[in-house]
Amino acid sequence: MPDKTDITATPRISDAEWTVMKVLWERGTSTLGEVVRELEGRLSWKPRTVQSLIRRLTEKGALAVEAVGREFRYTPAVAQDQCQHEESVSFLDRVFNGRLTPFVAGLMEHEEVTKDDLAALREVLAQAEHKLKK
Amino acid sequence: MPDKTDITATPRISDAEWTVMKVLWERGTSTLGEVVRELEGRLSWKPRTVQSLIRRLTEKGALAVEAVGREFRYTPAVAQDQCQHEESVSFLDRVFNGRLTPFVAGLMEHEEVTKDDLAALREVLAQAEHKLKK
DNA sequence: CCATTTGGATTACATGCGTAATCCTTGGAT
DNA sequence: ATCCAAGGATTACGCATGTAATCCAAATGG
Repeated sequence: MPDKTDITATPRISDAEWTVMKVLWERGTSTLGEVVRELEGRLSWKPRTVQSLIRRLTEKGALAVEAVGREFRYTPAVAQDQCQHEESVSFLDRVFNGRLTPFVAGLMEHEEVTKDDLAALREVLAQAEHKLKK
Repeated sequence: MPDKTDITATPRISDAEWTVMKVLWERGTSTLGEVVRELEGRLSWKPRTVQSLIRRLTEKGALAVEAVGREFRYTPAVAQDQCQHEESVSFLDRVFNGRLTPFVAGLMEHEEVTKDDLAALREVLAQAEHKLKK
């Protein structure tokens, strides 16, 4: 029987690496140059910096590599929502002892939430309640 | 005029340091020994490890020190909810491009939320809506 | 054909972090 | 009076991270 604790394990992704992964998840697959051009303007990273991050992500198994001509194409090897979920749980544990409500309440108190957010949240809540009741 | 961007700046607190800060926030103020005894059982940190973390937190201004006899008492010098808020914003930016709703939705999908959570969230939502309308 | 650009491979390098160990002093237990 | 434990000060040490630079080969523009 496979180890339950490992089923969902994704590699640990650092701050800077998240920036790169988000580009790749959005584009599906990219070469180094594509990522560099996508990021320039937004960030002032040198191309070698992006390359380093991509290399580390490849080493830790977050990206798959495929040679295309003399270049490589990089493709996410881990699902975005899974990585997000693991980060979410670890963040909530670390900062809020795993409690979601104080987190949301804190954001609201600091006026970080718009009317639209509230509507969307209400919708999400309703669906969750529906699912629980079922 | 003070720099607006600095008004709310709190020191960056690492994973392990959060564990210590949470003890201090809860107890209000403590000596090294008190923190060590509070943590033993839960963690297998050596006393010197706790001391290192406390020292670093003091150096970065997260704790205030006061000599009491030949010992020190350590007291949080930053507010918990402020640190939590900064972590929250930086987490949301990094992982969810600042969007709260996908974060909450993700947790719900993974069944991470209980009935009680839902009720509490609903309450928080209602209050936020009330405040916005005002 | 030659210079420039691009990308891979290798190397760098300061900081921060997790996790202590050592050394020394002093107050308390025996 | 002595010895131990607790706590401060200093030091350690490997790994991760942010941020590249160097070196080299191939493709591309002129």
